[in-house]
Amino acid sequence: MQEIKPLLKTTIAEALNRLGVAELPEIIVQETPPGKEGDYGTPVAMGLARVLRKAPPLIATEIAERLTLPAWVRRTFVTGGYLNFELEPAFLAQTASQPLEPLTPQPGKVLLEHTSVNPNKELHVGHLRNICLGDSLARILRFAGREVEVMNYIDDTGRQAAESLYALEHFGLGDSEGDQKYDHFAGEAYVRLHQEMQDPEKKTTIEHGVQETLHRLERGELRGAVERILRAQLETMYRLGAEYDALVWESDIVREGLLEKAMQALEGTPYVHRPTEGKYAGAFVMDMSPFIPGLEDPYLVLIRSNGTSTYTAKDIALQFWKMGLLGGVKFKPYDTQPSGHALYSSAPEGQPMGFGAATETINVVDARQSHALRIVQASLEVEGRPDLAQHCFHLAYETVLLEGQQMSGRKGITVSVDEVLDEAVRRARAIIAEKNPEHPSPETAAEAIGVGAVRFAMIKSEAKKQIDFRYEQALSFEGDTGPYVQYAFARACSILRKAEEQGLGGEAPDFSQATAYELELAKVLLRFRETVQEAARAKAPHLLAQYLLDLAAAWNTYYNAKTPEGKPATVVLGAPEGLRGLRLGLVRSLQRTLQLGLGLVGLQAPEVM
RNA sequence: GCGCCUGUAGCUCAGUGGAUAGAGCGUUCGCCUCCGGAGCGAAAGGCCACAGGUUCGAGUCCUGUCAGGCGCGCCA
Repeated sequence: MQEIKPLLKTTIAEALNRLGVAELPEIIVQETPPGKEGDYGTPVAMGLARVLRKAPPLIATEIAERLTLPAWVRRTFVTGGYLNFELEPAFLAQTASQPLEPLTPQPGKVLLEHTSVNPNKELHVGHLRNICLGDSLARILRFAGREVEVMNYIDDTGRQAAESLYALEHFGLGDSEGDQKYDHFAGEAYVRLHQEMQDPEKKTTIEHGVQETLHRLERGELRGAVERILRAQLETMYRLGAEYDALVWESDIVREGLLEKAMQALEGTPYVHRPTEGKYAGAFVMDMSPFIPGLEDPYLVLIRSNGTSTYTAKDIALQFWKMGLLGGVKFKPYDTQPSGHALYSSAPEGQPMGFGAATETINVVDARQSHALRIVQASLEVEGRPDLAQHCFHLAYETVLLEGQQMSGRKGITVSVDEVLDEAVRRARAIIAEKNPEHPSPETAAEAIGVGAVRFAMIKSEAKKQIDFRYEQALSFEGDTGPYVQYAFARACSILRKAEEQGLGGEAPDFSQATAYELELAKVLLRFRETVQEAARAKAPHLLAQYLLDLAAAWNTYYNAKTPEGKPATVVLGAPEGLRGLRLGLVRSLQRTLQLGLGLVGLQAPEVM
């Protein structure tokens, strides 16, 4: 499937040269609006009106006269200031029927971090958006030719992990083997601990225990206990379709001395100090004012006066490692993920591997932490590497409300991802039982559809828009939803299956028989490639999700099209020979494109629903 | 106080400076003797928050105002 717009742009540029236009303007080629004549058009003449001191229609005509048209352009015409192109229908149909060529590999390596959930309780819907966004973006970037390394950061030395582990011990639950998923089990202990901390007397004891647990965590003594929670969380992530290349544990970053090395590196710059008096006496601080203007207080504490490091310091060390300023983390194989792809984990007993040292990083983190990430980015400038800072991207997403309310772990206003997925699959199962009782594998399909609905709901809007998670909306299977796209795919599969049964699979297409109905579908198909590239460039998976809705809608419209007399206009299998071959070819292309596109946003494509 | 983000149909949202601002949900009315009705068609519903500006052209860019969300610790 080649791209038509770039070819037209080149053709127009040549004509402009012949016209004597010295400085070529940006040439925009767009589809003509529905109902308008022609297939593609350009407004380039309007921008040239002032330079050439002529009326736009006249300029458009002069450009048209100097075009060296490819054989597949049937005619050009001027309307308003626009120069429009009408293409040979056979060419459009044929181009849209051809398989997509792979996109060209791009240099450099992207390190994309997402998920990074505290290993202390089950995932809730707030984590959903992060995982779906990050995983979809990774898939899109890879398809667009980027080398991508997906990393999930495990904060195993944080207070949250310590509280859960201490709670399990404190309540004597450490070794219990309930039938409950272990992350939920640990989460309940965590919540119970917080309830008990309401009591000031108990709080002192608990605080003591948590501190002690924190130290044991830092020494790496409780790794097994953390892993048990992590493994349970990974089940949920896998169920969502998310996979990773490497888990990086905070305790390993610290143990490998990356924190010290990062601080030493910064110490060599003029921007870090150890004040001996004043507010920051005894602390290790960094002056951010040259890099972030308008700060009230330019100083940022990296090491507290009591010797402990701040979160920012650890984040800076991690970022330095990601961009190759620090080495030394070792890895070992950790898991085989559902797709068969190996997952590695940092580990003291591991081997040096090629992770890290990326030319570009993407951190999928909610927008509330924009300031913190800005500081991490600026620390690269402090270190004298503005070139690296420039390739440090924060994919910021707004928070997820739950039925209009701000979520809160402590107040119990939250819903777990497992719970949401179970409910979605339950609903999908019920609909399959109702609509397709003969379904050959209802369980597999229900899983694909239920999970797909949730995942699609998480990525169909722009990341910077706050979204409200509502059951009725996120678990809907009608309208602008994942199952709508999946349904369009299943429908195409159904036709292709029947074609094979009837021995029509090899019928040759006669592209000259293409009708206006085919052309509408073909033009949407031809947008796929540029859409993926734009989604990758803008790091915006929602662009692809929106396109898939467009493509599915175009296909459904085509499928239901009727002649003015009300007769079916676009029957595939019952069409005359040649036209049938053409239609089968288009349906095959549509089916492939939907499958590919669904895969890029992390949805399965069930052949039967 | 300073900074970032958002404001488009009753609701939820699309909309690389270009042609008549589009979907879904909801409402009303139609469409399976056509390959899957989780679908399709039609109707109704818009001072694109407001005011200036830039431009041949602004929902889109700039400035200001208003409204909402979030951030600005030797917390994690």
